[in-house]
Amino acid sequence: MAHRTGVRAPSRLAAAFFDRDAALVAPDLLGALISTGTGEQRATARIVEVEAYRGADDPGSHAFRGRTPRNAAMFGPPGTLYVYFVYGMHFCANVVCGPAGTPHAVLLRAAEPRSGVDVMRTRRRSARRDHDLLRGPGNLAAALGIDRDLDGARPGRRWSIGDDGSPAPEVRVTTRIGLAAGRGDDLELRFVVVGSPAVSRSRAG
DNA sequence: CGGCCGATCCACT
DNA sequence: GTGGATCGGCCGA
Repeated sequence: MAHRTGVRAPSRLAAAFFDRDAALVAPDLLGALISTGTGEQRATARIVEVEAYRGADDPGSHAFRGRTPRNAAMFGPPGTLYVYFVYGMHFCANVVCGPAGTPHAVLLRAAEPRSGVDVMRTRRRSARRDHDLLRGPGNLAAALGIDRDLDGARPGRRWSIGDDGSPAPEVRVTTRIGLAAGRGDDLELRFVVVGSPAVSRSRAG
C-alpha cells in the first residue's frame, strides 16, 4: 500500500494532448504537473504560466526563420522538449506541439513547487520563498534541473507532464513577455492561472 | 512598486 | 559583430 504524499499520482498526458496548435495546448497545460529527475533529484511542480509560439508564421518564434541546429527539437513529434540557452546564463523549456514538422511550442514560464522542494532550493539559492523557486522561465528550468542535456528529450523517465485530475483552473490571457515590438508582441498568447502566487503581481494581467 | 542596468554566452547574420 | 522567449540588485518615488 502506497503511503500518503499529499500529491495525487499524476497520470502521463497522452501524446495526442500535444498534437494541436500551441495556442490550444497552452491553456490546457495550466494546472498540469511537470516532473523531472529520479530518486533524490525528483521534483514536481504545478504549471501556472505559459506562452504559445505558433510555428513558422509566428515572428516571435525561434522557428520563424526556419530550421537551425538550435531549434531542431521544435520540429520533432508532439511532446518533445525544446530547451534553449539565452542571455548567456539561462535555460528555457518548451513542450513541442502539433504534428512533427510543425514547429509549434509552449514555453513554460512559471510553476508552483509540489514535491522535491529541497532539491529545487539547492538549485535556486537566491529564491526567498517557495513560490519564487519556479517564477519565470529561467528560474523554472533551473529549479527543475532542465538544461541542454534535455533538449530534444521525449517524455519518459527523465521528465514528464501529467494530469492530477484537478478541476481546470481559472485562466487569464495576456500578451507575451519579452518580445521586441513587431515580433508578435501584440498577440494574446500568454496564459496564467488567476491568483497563483508564482505569477508575479505586476505580470498577472 | 517600477525602471534601469550589468552579467555572460552563443547562434545566427 | 549583434542582440536575445532573463534575472536580480540597486535606485528613486
